[in-house]
Amino acid sequence: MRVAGILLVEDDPSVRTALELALTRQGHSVTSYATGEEALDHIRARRPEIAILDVMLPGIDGIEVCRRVRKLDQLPVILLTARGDDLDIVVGLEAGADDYVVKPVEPRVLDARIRAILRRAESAASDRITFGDLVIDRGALKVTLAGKEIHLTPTELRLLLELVRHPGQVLNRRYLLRAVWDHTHIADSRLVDACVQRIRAKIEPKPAEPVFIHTVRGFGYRFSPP
Amino acid sequence: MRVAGILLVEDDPSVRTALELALTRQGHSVTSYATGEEALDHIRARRPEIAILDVMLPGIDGIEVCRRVRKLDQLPVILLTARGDDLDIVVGLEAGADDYVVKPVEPRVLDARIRAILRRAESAASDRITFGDLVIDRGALKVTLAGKEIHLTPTELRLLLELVRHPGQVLNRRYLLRAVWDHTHIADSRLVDACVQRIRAKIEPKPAEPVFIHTVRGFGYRFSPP
DNA sequence: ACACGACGTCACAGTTTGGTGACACAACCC
DNA sequence: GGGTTGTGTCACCAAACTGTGACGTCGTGT
Repeated sequence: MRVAGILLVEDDPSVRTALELALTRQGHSVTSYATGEEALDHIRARRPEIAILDVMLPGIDGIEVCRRVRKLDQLPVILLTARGDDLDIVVGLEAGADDYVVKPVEPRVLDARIRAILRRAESAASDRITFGDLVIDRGALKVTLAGKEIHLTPTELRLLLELVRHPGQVLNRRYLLRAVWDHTHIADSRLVDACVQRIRAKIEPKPAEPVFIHTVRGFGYRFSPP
Repeated sequence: MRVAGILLVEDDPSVRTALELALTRQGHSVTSYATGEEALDHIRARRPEIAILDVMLPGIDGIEVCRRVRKLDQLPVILLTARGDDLDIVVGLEAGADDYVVKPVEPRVLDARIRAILRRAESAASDRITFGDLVIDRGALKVTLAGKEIHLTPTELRLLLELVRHPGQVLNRRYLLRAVWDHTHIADSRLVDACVQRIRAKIEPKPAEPVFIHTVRGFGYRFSPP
C-alpha cells in the first residue's frame, strides 16, 4: 500500500506555495518541504510517487538528495533550478534525475513533464498495469476486462501475475511450475497448459486466437499486450 | 554483431549531420532520416533503442510519429524543436514523448537527457540483436524481418540462435547436431541442411543467394550479417 | 568434359505438441 | 451433510513439426 503524491522541495516560500497550489490545481496531491533533510525523511517514510527538487537548497542540496534517493530507490526525480547552464543540466541528469526543468516554469508544462515521467515509471513500479482493455491491479489482486471485473481463482491469478511480471518474455513450463506451484512437481504435466487455458477462457475475447497469452510452441508461454 | 542505436529524424540536412556527428562522438550508434515515413519504417524494421524526432517535418510530423510509435511500442522518444512555447511542450509530452528539447541544444545536454531516459527505460529492455532488417529477440523468442514477424519452428529457432551465438564463425554439422539436436544422432544426414534450408526460406529475401546464413562448402555454415 | 562428392530441394508420414472437455477429488462454506 | 468451488489429471483430437530419403544441382579436381 503506497500513498500517492508529489514531494516538492523548494526553500523559497513564495515559489513553494505557488507551485504547490498550481500542482494541486492540476489534480496532484502535494507535500512540500524547505530542506533536503526533511525531504529524505519524507521519502523514506511515505514513498511519494515523484520528487521535485530545487537544486539550490540550504544544507543538502537537490543534487545530493537526488544521488541519495537513487541509491535506495527508483523514485522518479525532477530537478528544478533557476540556473540553466549546460553543465548544471548534465551534472543534474548524471546524478540520476529523470528531468531537469529551469525556473520559472509554466505549471502546465511542469505537469506535462511529471505525467510523462510517471507514465514511464508506472509500467515498472505501479500496482496497476494496463494492457489495452485488461487492467491488472496487483495491490487489490483484481483483474478487469473492459471495465468488467473478472473472477480469477488464486492459482490462475498467480500464473497470470507471473506472466505479467515478465511482459514479452517467453516463460517455459518448468519455470512456471516452480514459480507458481510448489517446486515439488513432476516436470511433465499438463498443469500449466490447463491453467493457461482457464485464464484464456476468462480474459481472452476469442480464446482460440489469444491476444494476451501467446503459446510459443516448444518453449512455453508469453504474455504480451495486443 | 551490431546493436540497435539511436534513430534521428530531422529534415534540415545541416542540423541532421551536425547532431549525428555529435551523438556519434558521444559513443552512440546513430541512424538518421529526413522524413517521418522513413522513421516509422525504420522503427518497425530495426527497433532502435530511442528515437529523437524533430517536430516540424514534411509529411507526417514528429508528434504524429510519436503517437503512432506509442501505439505499437514502448520505444522512448525525445521530441526536438525550434519552437519552445508552452503549448507545444504540453502537446508533445501528451502525445507520449518522454522529453521535449528545444533547439539549439548542446550535444552534452542532449546526450545526458538520452542517458537519463534510457536509464529508466532499460528495465523493460529485452535482449535483442539486430542484423540489418533481421531482428532476433532472445527473450521473446521472436524473429522479425523488416518489421514483419517471422514464424520459426522450435528446431529452426534453436538452430538460428546457435548460429547467431557465433556470428562470423563457421560451425560444422557435427557441432550443430550436438548443440541443437540431441547428441544421439548419426553424423551424416541431410538434417542440418534441411533445417538451414527451411530457415533460409523464411528469412532470406532470395534463398538461393543467402545473405545471413552462408554455406562454407566442406565445413559447415556461417551466420554473418549482410 | 567428366566424375564425384557436397549441398539444395521437396514431399510425406510418423511423431510430438498443445487445446479441449470431462471428471474425480479435496477444500470450503453455508 | 449437501452443495459449491478450485484444482490436478486424463484421454482424445487436430494441428504442427520433423526426420528421412530420393533426387536435382552445383562446385571442384582431374
